[in-house]
Amino acid sequence: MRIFWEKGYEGTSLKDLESALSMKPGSIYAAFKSKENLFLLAMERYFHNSLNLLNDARLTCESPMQALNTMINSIATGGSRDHRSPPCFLLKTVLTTSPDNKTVFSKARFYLDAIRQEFASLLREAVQAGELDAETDIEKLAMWLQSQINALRVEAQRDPNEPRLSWLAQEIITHLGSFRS
Amino acid sequence: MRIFWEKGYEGTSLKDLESALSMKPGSIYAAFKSKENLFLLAMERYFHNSLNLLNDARLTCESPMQALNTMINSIATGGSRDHRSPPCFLLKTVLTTSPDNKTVFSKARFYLDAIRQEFASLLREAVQAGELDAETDIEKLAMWLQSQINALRVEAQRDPNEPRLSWLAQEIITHLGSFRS
DNA sequence: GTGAGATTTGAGCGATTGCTCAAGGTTGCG
DNA sequence: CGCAACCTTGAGCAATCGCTCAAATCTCAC
Repeated sequence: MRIFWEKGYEGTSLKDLESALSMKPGSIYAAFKSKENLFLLAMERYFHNSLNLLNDARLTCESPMQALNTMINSIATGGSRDHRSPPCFLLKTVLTTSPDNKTVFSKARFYLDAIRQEFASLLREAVQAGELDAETDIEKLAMWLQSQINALRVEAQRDPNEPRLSWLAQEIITHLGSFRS
Repeated sequence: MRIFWEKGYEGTSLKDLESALSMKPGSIYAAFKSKENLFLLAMERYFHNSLNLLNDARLTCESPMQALNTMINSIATGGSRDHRSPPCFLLKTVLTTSPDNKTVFSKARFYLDAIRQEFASLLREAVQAGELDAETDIEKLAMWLQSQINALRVEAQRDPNEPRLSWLAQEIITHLGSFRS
């Protein structure tokens, strides 16, 4: 997953996978039937990881909006210590792979949609908790939120300057707060 | 440029370039010395096109902020008629090409920085015209603006749903307006 | 220890990659 | 027209691509 995430589908060669998996080509094709299929599995794993991260944040924090705040801030501050992850694997896939590889392309879009739905239900919870205006257009706000998070992660890769990123994150949170009832 | 823009560096083969340029490999290598060099030229052309678009908008509109508004809205409404362009070539390049291809990678970053500087000077002009608060942190706002525009263009590729995109564009413009003096 | 079944191995497949260069075409000047 | 200077051509190079498969190796019940 990591290799595909960093280098993309076409940028990753079988040699890369061999050394990353410590497997010879034969074993790779016995375990996963093709490079494409392995890529699809990597996306699936990434997808579930993302959902887990979101759920963990929700369970750790007291309110849905607080969960979002800490999530957004953790992107800005680098998340996992010194090793900063590339931007969203699914986003990179949608942007990178030519749409004539329909299997990969549409699966990436599907997962992105699913994550957006997860954001939506978190926002709905926030409405119920009175943290957001009851008349908020959840669908639109979820889309907005997802695109903002993606933009932040992209910016974090372009220039991992902590204060700037934190300011950006704060802008997102503040703007999100402006929908508060 | 178009081919590289759509399919990325590694996703574009010499065959693609041959048919796009209507040139045989020999001529391609006589005119541009390598695939990498041709890619760099494509990026340079894209960069200058972008600057021209920005300057044209500025000259057509009455004020700097109006120029920004029309630019942002034109991204949402599809810009050039029916054919929607992929997201920013430079952004895609930074996200796609592995950083071990340092020439390509750093040149893409350089151009992105240069465009951000162009945004910054447009914003400075807006301050002088009294359209923005004199105490605005131009550098930060330029970064914010660029990341917002990129996010909008990415979203436009993910789902080219006009009303949604226009709403997104309006959010950007409104938020930009909140910096008004 | 032995043999059957499962797994791993890596040489090497045909195809494609980015790229080269001798050969042939074109152009413009006298 | 002849000749020199340029440009285009495309077969084909070495390297790499994703991938296969017979043979070697491992695993484990008896």
